[in-house]
Amino acid sequence: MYEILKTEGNAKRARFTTVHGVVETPVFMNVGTVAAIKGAVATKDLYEIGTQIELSNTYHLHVRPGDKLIKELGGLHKFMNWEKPILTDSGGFQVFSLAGLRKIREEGVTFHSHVDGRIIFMGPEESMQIQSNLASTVAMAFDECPSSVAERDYVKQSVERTTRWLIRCQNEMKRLNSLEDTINKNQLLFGINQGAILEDIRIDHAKRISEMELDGYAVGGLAVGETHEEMYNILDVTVPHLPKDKPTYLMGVGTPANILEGVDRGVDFFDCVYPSRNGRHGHLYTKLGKINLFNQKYEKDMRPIEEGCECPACKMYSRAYIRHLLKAKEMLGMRLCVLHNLYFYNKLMSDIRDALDNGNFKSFKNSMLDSMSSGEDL
RNA sequence: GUGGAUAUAGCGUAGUUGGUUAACGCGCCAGAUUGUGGUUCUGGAGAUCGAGGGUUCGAGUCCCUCUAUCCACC
Repeated sequence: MYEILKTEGNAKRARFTTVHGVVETPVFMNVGTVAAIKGAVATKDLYEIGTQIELSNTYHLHVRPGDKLIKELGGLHKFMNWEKPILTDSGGFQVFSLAGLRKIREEGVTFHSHVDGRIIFMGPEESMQIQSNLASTVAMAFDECPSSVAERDYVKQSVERTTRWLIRCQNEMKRLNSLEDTINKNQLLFGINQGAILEDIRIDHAKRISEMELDGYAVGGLAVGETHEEMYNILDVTVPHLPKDKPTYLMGVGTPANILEGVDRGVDFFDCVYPSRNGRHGHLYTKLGKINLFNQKYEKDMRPIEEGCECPACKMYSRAYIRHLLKAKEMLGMRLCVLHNLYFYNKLMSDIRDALDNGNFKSFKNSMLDSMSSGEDL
């Protein structure tokens, strides 16, 4: 169930209730592709840093350890001991990101496994079956993510195929949810809007999938090489054509600034590898901008990563120490950085929700954008 | 002591029969990374080529002396 609690302009403050609990939106989903947040982050840590919902990946878990194994062990929640909601990405993005290892046809996509090279076929039905086996809270539709610089003709036929795939996903999901031995019979399905940066294709597709009764709607295929302005423009023209009474999810985005702009355009779900990947590389987010802890200037810096931050890293350790850990390739260094970044993102979302509750999102957004680009005292 | 080998950036190495600005890996200093292959990529700084002398239009490359290090043998 999705209920809008408050709006400010196009921005929505909402509550999404699932069989695995409530998600307050706008929310950032913490990315754990292979059923783990990279950087030695444990379930206990996730509760401590305010994680509401985690994201995992169909393709990666299918390849290893296998969705049938996970089903046999009771589903993803039990397997990784995480009770709160999980959204699984469909494997569609891997069609794009692992391009070169794949062949796309009407029935689906043939991959070469990046792990052992074996041939894997995945179409809409297979993706739904795998996600049903994983028993995630939300399954994503199996789509194709065409390049933002793809030819118009290609994008058009790709998007049409993605629509046909969505219908097959929905039918298969209904069938799977009615089966006796399905773990999560209430599994939800989100559709995905595509169309590169071509406004009319985006809009037509948004209208088309809005006619289908889906549990949520994602905007995919953005933040893949186009400019920020192009991305914001696509959101401006596309989101208004998606159902307002359903969750909106901007896939794979993004920077704190991208998220503030996304919320302002009506998005409630976000996910991005930035906080965890950048954390592993020592790039840390603060309200005053980003810092690279590998930089020599932090060698003797005994301040926490961010003054006043309540994350496990900032409460205990200095920049100088964490920098040393990173340079020595000690796992604790990565771990602390990832914890800080995820805490920062989760806190950012919580501050956004507070601002929406209080009706001052616009001013909050502007002051955050100013502050983060100031680079003051870093 | 005798014979042999080696000496090029912080470390490890390459460098044609002598020929412009001495190359590479690691490390160091920076930068990228948007539904994650703990990766990868891109820049940058850093060398009076062990020291001194000689041959030559020209020497990291050839010759002499010295120094240091390593190996073998008394």
